[in-house]
Amino acid sequence: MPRGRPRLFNPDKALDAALMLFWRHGYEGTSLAALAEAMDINMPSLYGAFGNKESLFRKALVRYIERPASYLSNALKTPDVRLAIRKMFQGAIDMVMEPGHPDGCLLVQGALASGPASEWVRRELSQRRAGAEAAVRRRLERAVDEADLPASTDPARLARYLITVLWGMSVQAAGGATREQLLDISNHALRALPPDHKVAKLSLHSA
Amino acid sequence: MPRGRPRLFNPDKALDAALMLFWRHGYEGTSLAALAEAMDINMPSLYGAFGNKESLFRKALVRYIERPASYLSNALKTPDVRLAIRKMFQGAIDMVMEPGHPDGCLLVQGALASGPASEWVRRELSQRRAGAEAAVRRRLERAVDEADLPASTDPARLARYLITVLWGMSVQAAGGATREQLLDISNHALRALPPDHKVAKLSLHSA
DNA sequence: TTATTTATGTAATGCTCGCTATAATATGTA
DNA sequence: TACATATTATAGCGAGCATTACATAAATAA
Repeated sequence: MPRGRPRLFNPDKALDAALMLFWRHGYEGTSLAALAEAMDINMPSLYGAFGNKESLFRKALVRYIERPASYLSNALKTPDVRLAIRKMFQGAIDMVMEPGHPDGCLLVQGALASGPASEWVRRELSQRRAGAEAAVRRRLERAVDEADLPASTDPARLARYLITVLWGMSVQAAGGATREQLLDISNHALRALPPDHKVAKLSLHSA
Repeated sequence: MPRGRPRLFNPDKALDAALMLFWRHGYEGTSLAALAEAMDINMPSLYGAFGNKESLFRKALVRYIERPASYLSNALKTPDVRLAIRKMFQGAIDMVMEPGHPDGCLLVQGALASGPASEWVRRELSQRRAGAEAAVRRRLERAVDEADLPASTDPARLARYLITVLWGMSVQAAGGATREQLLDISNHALRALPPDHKVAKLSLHSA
Protein backbone atom coordinates (compact mmCIF):
# COMPACT_ATOMS: atom_id res chain seq x y z
CA MET A 1 0.00 0.00 0.00
CA PRO A 2 2.89 2.47 0.26
CA ARG A 3 2.65 5.22 -2.31
CA GLY A 4 6.10 5.70 -3.82
CA ARG A 5 9.06 3.51 -4.67
CA PRO A 6 9.56 0.71 -2.14
CA ARG A 7 12.86 0.65 -0.26
CA LEU A 8 15.35 -1.98 -1.25
CA PHE A 9 16.75 -2.53 2.24
CA ASN A 10 15.42 -3.94 5.50
CA PRO A 11 15.23 -1.09 8.05
CA ASP A 12 15.48 -3.48 11.00
CA LYS A 13 18.61 -5.15 9.65
CA ALA A 14 20.08 -1.74 8.89
CA LEU A 15 19.31 -0.51 12.40
CA ASP A 16 20.96 -3.61 13.85
CA ALA A 17 24.09 -2.87 11.85
CA ALA A 18 24.06 0.71 13.10
CA LEU A 19 23.62 -0.48 16.68
CA MET A 20 26.60 -2.78 16.34
CA LEU A 21 28.79 0.09 15.16
CA PHE A 22 27.69 2.57 17.84
CA TRP A 23 28.14 -0.17 20.42
CA ARG A 24 31.68 -0.98 19.33
CA HIS A 25 33.02 2.49 18.58
CA GLY A 26 30.85 4.76 20.71
CA TYR A 27 28.81 7.70 19.45
CA GLU A 28 31.64 10.03 18.53
CA GLY A 29 33.83 7.23 17.21
CA THR A 30 31.23 6.21 14.64
CA SER A 31 31.08 8.19 11.39
CA LEU A 32 28.08 8.36 9.10
CA ALA A 33 30.24 7.08 6.25
CA ALA A 34 31.05 3.96 8.27
CA LEU A 35 27.39 3.64 9.26
CA ALA A 36 26.16 3.87 5.68
CA GLU A 37 28.65 1.24 4.60
CA ALA A 38 27.81 -1.15 7.43
CA MET A 39 24.08 -0.62 6.89
CA ASP A 40 24.67 -1.14 3.16
CA ILE A 41 22.64 1.90 2.16
CA ASN A 42 23.57 5.33 0.87
CA MET A 43 23.29 8.50 2.82
CA PRO A 44 19.99 9.91 1.50
CA SER A 45 18.34 6.57 2.28
CA LEU A 46 19.85 6.68 5.75
CA TYR A 47 18.56 10.18 6.39
CA GLY A 48 15.20 9.36 4.85
CA ALA A 49 14.68 6.33 7.05
CA PHE A 50 16.35 7.32 10.32
CA GLY A 51 16.90 11.08 10.33
CA ASN A 52 20.24 12.52 11.35
CA LYS A 53 22.99 10.90 13.41
CA GLU A 54 21.43 11.82 16.74
CA SER A 55 18.07 10.39 15.71
CA LEU A 56 19.71 7.21 14.43
CA PHE A 57 21.59 6.74 17.68
CA ARG A 58 18.43 7.18 19.73
CA LYS A 59 16.66 4.56 17.64
CA ALA A 60 19.63 2.20 17.99
CA LEU A 61 19.62 2.80 21.74
CA VAL A 62 15.94 1.88 22.02
CA ARG A 63 16.59 -1.23 19.97
CA TYR A 64 19.54 -2.12 22.20
CA ILE A 65 17.36 -2.07 25.28
CA GLU A 66 14.57 -3.94 23.56
CA ARG A 67 16.67 -6.71 22.11
CA PRO A 68 20.19 -7.56 23.25
CA ALA A 69 19.76 -5.91 26.66
CA SER A 70 16.30 -7.31 27.33
CA TYR A 71 17.99 -9.84 29.61
CA LEU A 72 17.67 -7.29 32.41
CA SER A 73 13.91 -6.89 32.52
CA ASN A 74 13.52 -10.60 31.80
CA ALA A 75 15.79 -11.61 34.65
CA LEU A 76 14.05 -9.33 37.12
CA LYS A 77 10.75 -11.07 36.42
CA THR A 78 12.07 -14.22 38.11
CA PRO A 79 10.01 -14.94 41.27
CA ASP A 80 13.01 -15.60 43.52
CA VAL A 81 15.08 -12.43 44.07
CA ARG A 82 18.38 -14.14 44.48
CA LEU A 83 17.83 -16.10 41.29
CA ALA A 84 16.64 -12.91 39.57
CA ILE A 85 19.86 -11.08 40.40
CA ARG A 86 21.91 -14.10 39.45
CA LYS A 87 20.13 -14.23 36.11
CA MET A 88 20.79 -10.53 35.64
CA PHE A 89 24.54 -11.06 35.89
CA GLN A 90 24.39 -14.24 33.85
CA GLY A 91 22.42 -12.48 31.15
CA ALA A 92 24.89 -9.62 31.01
CA ILE A 93 27.78 -12.05 30.67
CA ASP A 94 25.98 -14.04 27.99
CA MET A 95 25.24 -10.87 26.04
CA VAL A 96 28.81 -9.62 26.18
CA MET A 97 30.22 -13.03 25.32
CA GLU A 98 27.90 -13.52 22.34
CA PRO A 99 30.23 -14.12 19.38
CA GLY A 100 30.69 -11.01 17.29
CA HIS A 101 29.29 -8.73 19.96
CA PRO A 102 31.22 -5.69 21.21
CA ASP A 103 32.80 -6.14 24.63
CA GLY A 104 30.70 -4.29 27.16
CA CYS A 105 27.39 -2.51 27.62
CA LEU A 106 26.29 0.22 25.22
CA LEU A 107 25.01 2.30 28.15
CA VAL A 108 28.60 2.43 29.42
CA GLN A 109 30.72 2.25 26.28
CA GLY A 110 28.52 4.62 24.26
CA ALA A 111 29.90 7.74 25.91
CA LEU A 112 31.05 8.29 29.49
CA ALA A 113 32.74 11.46 28.29
CA SER A 114 32.05 13.44 25.15
CA GLY A 115 32.84 16.60 23.29
CA PRO A 116 30.72 19.68 23.99
CA ALA A 117 28.63 19.06 20.86
CA SER A 118 27.35 15.68 22.00
CA GLU A 119 26.75 16.15 25.69
CA TRP A 120 23.23 14.92 25.17
CA VAL A 121 24.62 11.41 24.61
CA ARG A 122 26.24 11.40 28.04
CA ARG A 123 23.01 12.57 29.63
CA GLU A 124 20.85 10.14 27.69
CA LEU A 125 23.02 7.14 28.55
CA SER A 126 23.30 8.31 32.15
CA GLN A 127 19.52 8.41 32.38
CA ARG A 128 19.22 4.96 30.88
CA ARG A 129 21.72 3.61 33.40
CA ALA A 130 19.69 5.25 36.15
CA GLY A 131 16.64 3.54 34.70
CA ALA A 132 18.33 0.16 34.94
CA GLU A 133 19.33 0.85 38.54
CA ALA A 134 15.75 1.88 39.34
CA ALA A 135 14.44 -1.37 37.87
CA VAL A 136 16.74 -3.38 40.13
CA ARG A 137 15.75 -1.22 43.10
CA ARG A 138 12.03 -1.80 42.47
CA ARG A 139 12.68 -5.53 42.23
CA LEU A 140 14.43 -5.47 45.60
CA GLU A 141 11.64 -3.41 47.11
CA ARG A 142 9.19 -6.05 45.94
CA ALA A 143 11.37 -8.72 47.50
CA VAL A 144 11.31 -6.90 50.82
CA ASP A 145 7.52 -6.59 50.59
CA GLU A 146 7.29 -10.30 49.89
CA ALA A 147 9.65 -11.05 52.79
CA ASP A 148 12.01 -12.56 50.26
CA LEU A 149 14.62 -10.20 51.70
CA PRO A 150 14.82 -9.11 55.35
CA ALA A 151 13.05 -5.87 56.23
CA SER A 152 16.39 -4.41 57.26
CA THR A 153 17.48 -4.39 53.61
CA ASP A 154 17.90 -0.98 51.96
CA PRO A 155 16.76 -1.63 48.38
CA ALA A 156 18.13 1.62 46.94
CA ARG A 157 21.62 1.13 48.36
CA LEU A 158 21.77 -2.56 47.52
CA ALA A 159 20.53 -1.93 43.97
CA ARG A 160 23.11 0.80 43.53
CA TYR A 161 25.86 -1.53 44.64
CA LEU A 162 24.81 -4.42 42.42
CA ILE A 163 24.42 -2.22 39.35
CA THR A 164 27.77 -0.58 40.09
CA VAL A 165 29.41 -4.00 39.87
CA LEU A 166 27.55 -4.57 36.60
CA TRP A 167 28.94 -1.34 35.13
CA GLY A 168 32.36 -2.29 36.42
CA MET A 169 32.04 -5.63 34.64
CA SER A 170 31.38 -3.71 31.43
CA VAL A 171 34.66 -1.88 31.92
CA GLN A 172 36.41 -5.17 32.57
CA ALA A 173 34.86 -6.62 29.43
CA ALA A 174 36.28 -3.71 27.44
CA GLY A 175 39.66 -4.73 28.80
CA GLY A 176 39.26 -8.26 27.50
CA ALA A 177 37.99 -10.09 30.58
CA THR A 178 37.02 -13.72 30.01
CA ARG A 179 33.67 -15.33 30.76
CA GLU A 180 35.18 -17.14 33.75
CA GLN A 181 36.54 -13.90 35.19
CA LEU A 182 33.22 -12.11 34.76
CA LEU A 183 31.40 -15.03 36.35
CA ASP A 184 33.74 -14.92 39.30
CA ILE A 185 33.10 -11.21 39.73
CA SER A 186 29.35 -11.70 39.65
CA ASN A 187 29.60 -14.51 42.19
CA HIS A 188 31.45 -12.14 44.47
CA ALA A 189 28.75 -9.51 44.03
CA LEU A 190 25.96 -11.96 44.79
CA ARG A 191 27.34 -12.32 48.32
CA ALA A 192 26.16 -8.77 48.93
CA LEU A 193 22.63 -10.14 49.03
CA PRO A 194 21.45 -11.05 52.54
CA PRO A 195 21.60 -14.84 52.96
CA ASP A 196 18.41 -16.78 52.42
CA HIS A 197 16.94 -17.78 55.79
CA LYS A 198 13.65 -19.01 54.38
CA VAL A 199 14.50 -22.68 54.60
CA ALA A 200 15.59 -22.27 58.22
CA LYS A 201 12.44 -20.33 59.04
CA LEU A 202 10.27 -22.95 57.40
CA SER A 203 11.89 -25.79 59.26
CA LEU A 204 11.46 -23.78 62.42
CA HIS A 205 7.77 -23.33 61.74
CA SER A 206 7.31 -26.96 60.84
CA ALA A 207 9.08 -28.10 63.95
CA MET B 1 70.81 28.94 29.72
CA PRO B 2 68.57 27.99 26.78
CA ARG B 3 69.81 29.31 23.48
CA GLY B 4 66.80 30.81 21.70
CA ARG B 5 63.77 32.75 22.73
CA PRO B 6 62.39 31.62 26.09
CA ARG B 7 58.82 30.30 26.16
CA LEU B 8 56.23 32.57 27.67
CA PHE B 9 54.11 29.77 29.17
CA ASN B 10 54.55 27.23 31.94
CA PRO B 11 54.63 23.74 30.38
CA ASP B 12 53.45 22.07 33.58
CA LYS B 13 50.46 24.36 33.92
CA ALA B 14 49.67 23.86 30.25
CA LEU B 15 49.87 20.09 30.63
CA ASP B 16 47.55 20.25 33.61
CA ALA B 17 45.04 22.17 31.54
CA ALA B 18 45.30 19.59 28.78
CA LEU B 19 44.83 16.77 31.29
CA MET B 20 41.68 18.40 32.60
CA LEU B 21 40.21 18.61 29.12
CA PHE B 22 41.08 15.03 28.12
CA TRP B 23 39.71 13.89 31.45
CA ARG B 24 36.40 15.67 31.03
CA HIS B 25 35.75 15.12 27.34
CA GLY B 26 37.73 11.97 26.54
CA TYR B 27 40.38 11.65 23.85
CA GLU B 28 38.15 11.92 20.80
CA GLY B 29 35.92 14.53 22.38
CA THR B 30 38.83 16.92 22.88
CA SER B 31 39.95 19.03 19.91
CA LEU B 32 43.34 20.62 19.51
CA ALA B 33 41.66 23.98 19.14
CA ALA B 34 40.00 23.53 22.54
CA LEU B 35 43.29 22.31 23.99
CA ALA B 36 45.25 25.28 22.70
CA GLU B 37 42.67 27.67 24.12
CA ALA B 38 42.57 25.97 27.53
CA MET B 39 46.36 25.76 27.66
CA ASP B 40 46.48 29.41 26.60
CA ILE B 41 49.06 28.81 23.90
CA ASN B 42 48.89 28.69 20.13
CA MET B 43 49.24 25.60 18.03
CA PRO B 44 52.89 25.82 16.99
CA SER B 45 53.86 26.26 20.65
CA LEU B 46 51.72 23.25 21.52
CA TYR B 47 53.34 21.09 18.89
CA GLY B 48 56.78 22.40 19.77
CA ALA B 49 56.42 21.56 23.42
CA PHE B 50 54.26 18.42 23.43
CA GLY B 51 54.26 16.96 19.91
CA ASN B 52 51.04 15.86 18.28
CA LYS B 53 47.71 15.03 19.92
CA GLU B 54 48.68 11.43 20.68
CA SER B 55 51.93 12.50 22.30
CA LEU B 56 50.15 15.16 24.33
CA PHE B 57 47.60 12.67 25.57
CA ARG B 58 50.29 10.21 26.59
CA LYS B 59 52.07 12.93 28.58
CA ALA B 60 48.80 13.97 30.20
CA LEU B 61 48.11 10.33 31.07
CA VAL B 62 51.49 9.95 32.77
CA ARG B 63 50.83 13.13 34.69
CA TYR B 64 47.39 11.89 35.70
CA ILE B 65 48.87 8.77 37.24
CA GLU B 66 51.65 10.70 38.91
CA ARG B 67 49.53 13.38 40.43
CA PRO B 68 45.78 13.20 40.88
CA ALA B 69 45.71 9.39 40.75
CA SER B 70 48.72 8.87 42.97
CA TYR B 71 46.26 8.06 45.75
CA LEU B 72 46.33 4.45 44.55
CA SER B 73 50.01 3.67 45.01
CA ASN B 74 50.02 5.75 48.18
CA ALA B 75 47.08 3.91 49.68
CA LEU B 76 48.56 0.51 48.88
CA LYS B 77 51.67 1.40 50.90
CA THR B 78 49.59 1.31 54.09
CA PRO B 79 50.83 -1.56 56.33
CA ASP B 80 47.36 -2.91 57.15
CA VAL B 81 45.68 -4.38 54.05
CA ARG B 82 42.17 -3.61 55.08
CA LEU B 83 43.09 -0.01 55.77
CA ALA B 84 45.03 0.09 52.51
CA ILE B 85 42.00 -0.95 50.47
CA ARG B 86 39.81 1.40 52.43
CA LYS B 87 42.21 4.24 51.68
CA MET B 88 42.18 3.26 48.02
CA PHE B 89 38.43 3.76 47.81
CA GLN B 90 38.55 6.87 49.96
CA GLY B 91 41.29 8.34 47.77
CA ALA B 92 39.31 7.67 44.62
CA ILE B 93 36.25 9.33 46.08
CA ASP B 94 38.27 12.32 47.27
CA MET B 95 39.83 12.72 43.84
CA VAL B 96 36.53 12.57 42.01
CA MET B 97 34.87 14.91 44.46
CA GLU B 98 37.66 17.48 44.29
CA PRO B 99 35.94 20.72 43.23
CA GLY B 100 36.37 21.42 39.55
CA HIS B 101 37.51 17.89 38.78
CA PRO B 102 35.80 15.81 36.11
CA ASP B 103 33.48 13.11 37.44
CA GLY B 104 35.26 9.78 37.16
CA CYS B 105 38.62 8.21 36.42
CA LEU B 106 40.56 9.10 33.28
CA LEU B 107 41.47 5.45 32.76
CA VAL B 108 37.76 4.74 32.36
CA GLN B 109 36.33 7.95 30.89
CA GLY B 110 39.21 8.52 28.47
CA ALA B 111 37.98 5.95 25.97
CA LEU B 112 36.17 2.67 26.54
CA ALA B 113 35.23 2.70 22.88
CA SER B 114 36.83 4.65 20.07
CA GLY B 115 36.91 5.16 16.36
CA PRO B 116 39.24 2.97 14.29
CA ALA B 117 41.84 5.76 14.12
CA SER B 118 42.36 5.93 17.88
CA GLU B 119 42.24 2.33 18.95
CA TRP B 120 45.59 2.79 20.62
CA VAL B 121 43.86 4.92 23.29
CA ARG B 122 41.58 2.05 24.23
CA ARG B 123 44.53 -0.30 24.43
CA GLU B 124 46.67 2.13 26.36
CA LEU B 125 43.98 2.87 28.96
CA SER B 126 43.11 -0.81 29.16
CA GLN B 127 46.74 -1.60 29.95
CA ARG B 128 46.86 1.10 32.60
CA ARG B 129 43.74 -0.30 34.22
CA ALA B 130 45.34 -3.72 34.17
CA GLY B 131 48.36 -2.13 35.82
CA ALA B 132 46.21 -0.75 38.62
CA GLU B 133 44.58 -4.14 39.10
CA ALA B 134 48.01 -5.78 39.22
CA ALA B 135 49.14 -3.32 41.89
CA VAL B 136 46.17 -4.24 44.06
CA ARG B 137 46.80 -7.94 43.41
CA ARG B 138 50.44 -7.64 44.49
CA ARG B 139 49.35 -5.85 47.64
CA LEU B 140 46.95 -8.67 48.46
CA GLU B 141 49.63 -11.26 47.75
CA ARG B 142 51.87 -9.48 50.20
CA ALA B 143 49.07 -9.51 52.75
CA VAL B 144 48.68 -13.26 52.35
CA ASP B 145 52.43 -13.68 52.78
CA GLU B 146 52.29 -11.60 55.94
CA ALA B 147 49.29 -13.60 57.18
CA ASP B 148 47.33 -10.38 57.11
CA LEU B 149 44.84 -12.26 54.96
CA PRO B 150 44.03 -15.98 55.27
CA ALA B 151 46.01 -18.33 53.04
CA SER B 152 42.76 -19.38 51.40
CA THR B 153 42.47 -15.93 49.81
CA ASP B 154 42.89 -15.75 46.03
CA PRO B 155 44.64 -12.39 45.53
CA ALA B 156 44.08 -12.22 41.77
CA ARG B 157 40.35 -12.82 42.01
CA LEU B 158 39.85 -10.56 45.00
CA ALA B 159 41.87 -7.77 43.38
CA ARG B 160 39.86 -8.12 40.19
CA TYR B 161 36.65 -7.80 42.15
CA LEU B 162 37.72 -4.78 44.16
CA ILE B 163 39.03 -2.93 41.11
CA THR B 164 35.87 -3.80 39.20
CA VAL B 165 33.87 -2.01 41.87
CA LEU B 166 36.27 0.93 41.58
CA TRP B 167 35.69 1.16 37.81
CA GLY B 168 31.98 0.85 38.44
CA MET B 169 32.19 3.75 40.86
CA SER B 170 33.77 5.77 38.07
CA VAL B 171 30.75 5.06 35.90
CA GLN B 172 28.46 6.05 38.76
CA ALA B 173 30.42 9.26 39.23
CA ALA B 174 29.87 10.07 35.56
CA GLY B 175 26.17 9.73 36.28
CA GLY B 176 26.33 12.27 39.08
CA ALA B 177 26.67 10.05 42.14
CA THR B 178 27.21 11.88 45.43
CA ARG B 179 30.08 11.38 47.85
CA GLU B 180 27.75 9.63 50.27
CA GLN B 181 26.58 7.19 47.61
CA LEU B 182 30.14 6.41 46.51
CA LEU B 183 31.15 5.90 50.13
CA ASP B 184 28.27 3.51 50.63
CA ILE B 185 29.32 1.54 47.57
CA SER B 186 32.90 1.29 48.77
CA ASN B 187 31.74 0.15 52.20
CA HIS B 188 29.81 -2.61 50.52
CA ALA B 189 32.87 -3.64 48.53
CA LEU B 190 35.07 -3.73 51.62
CA ARG B 191 32.94 -6.57 52.97
CA ALA B 192 34.44 -8.73 50.22
CA LEU B 193 37.65 -8.76 52.25
CA PRO B 194 37.94 -11.74 54.61
CA PRO B 195 37.21 -10.58 58.18
CA ASP B 196 40.17 -9.77 60.38
CA HIS B 197 40.86 -12.66 62.76
CA LYS B 198 44.19 -11.35 64.01
CA VAL B 199 42.85 -10.08 67.29
CA ALA B 200 41.26 -13.43 68.00
CA LYS B 201 44.45 -15.23 67.06
CA LEU B 202 46.53 -12.97 69.26
CA SER B 203 44.30 -13.44 72.26
CA LEU B 204 44.46 -17.15 71.61
CA HIS B 205 48.24 -17.05 71.64
CA SER B 206 48.38 -14.84 74.68
CA ALA B 207 45.95 -17.07 76.54
C1' DT C 1 -1.04 7.53 -20.30
C1' DT C 2 0.23 11.22 -17.04
C1' DA C 3 0.96 12.89 -12.57
C1' DT C 4 2.45 12.08 -7.91
C1' DT C 5 5.18 10.10 -4.48
C1' DT C 6 8.95 7.97 -2.51
C1' DA C 7 13.64 5.77 -2.76
C1' DT C 8 18.11 5.66 -4.93
C1' DG C 9 22.84 7.11 -6.68
C1' DT C 10 26.23 10.70 -7.26
C1' DA C 11 28.26 14.50 -5.90
C1' DA C 12 28.93 18.53 -3.55
C1' DT C 13 27.94 21.64 0.47
C1' DG C 14 30.06 24.22 4.54
C1' DC C 15 32.50 23.09 8.58
C1' DT C 16 35.81 21.29 11.76
C1' DC C 17 39.49 18.27 12.27
C1' DG C 18 44.69 17.55 13.10
C1' DC C 19 48.62 19.63 11.48
C1' DT C 20 52.14 22.86 9.36
C1' DA C 21 54.45 26.65 6.28
C1' DT C 22 55.87 31.18 6.73
C1' DA C 23 57.34 35.13 8.88
C1' DA C 24 58.14 37.96 12.89
C1' DT C 25 60.07 38.21 17.66
C1' DA C 26 63.15 37.52 21.41
C1' DT C 27 66.90 35.48 23.55
C1' DG C 28 72.10 33.73 23.74
C1' DT C 29 76.77 33.47 21.43
C1' DA C 30 80.57 35.29 18.44
C1' DT D 1 76.91 44.29 15.83
C1' DA D 2 75.86 40.12 13.33
C1' DC D 3 74.52 35.34 13.64
C1' DA D 4 72.32 31.28 15.39
C1' DT D 5 68.53 29.38 17.88
C1' DA D 6 64.13 28.87 19.63
C1' DT D 7 59.32 30.63 20.45
C1' DT D 8 55.61 33.22 18.87
C1' DA D 9 51.66 34.77 15.74
C1' DT D 10 48.89 34.32 11.59
C1' DA D 11 47.19 31.88 8.25
C1' DG D 12 46.39 28.10 5.63
C1' DC D 13 46.79 23.00 4.23
C1' DG D 14 44.36 18.57 2.82
C1' DA D 15 41.21 15.32 4.81
C1' DG D 16 37.25 13.93 6.95
C1' DC D 17 33.05 15.25 9.14
C1' DA D 18 27.66 15.52 9.04
C1' DT D 19 24.43 16.94 5.93
C1' DT D 20 22.00 17.93 1.61
C1' DA D 21 21.02 19.31 -3.79
C1' DC D 22 20.04 17.26 -7.72
C1' DA D 23 18.75 14.08 -11.03
C1' DT D 24 17.13 9.36 -11.80
C1' DA D 25 14.30 5.15 -10.92
C1' DA D 26 10.25 2.65 -9.42
C1' DA D 27 6.03 2.28 -7.36
C1' DT D 28 0.74 4.06 -6.87
C1' DA D 29 -3.24 7.25 -8.20
C1' DA D 30 -5.66 9.81 -11.58
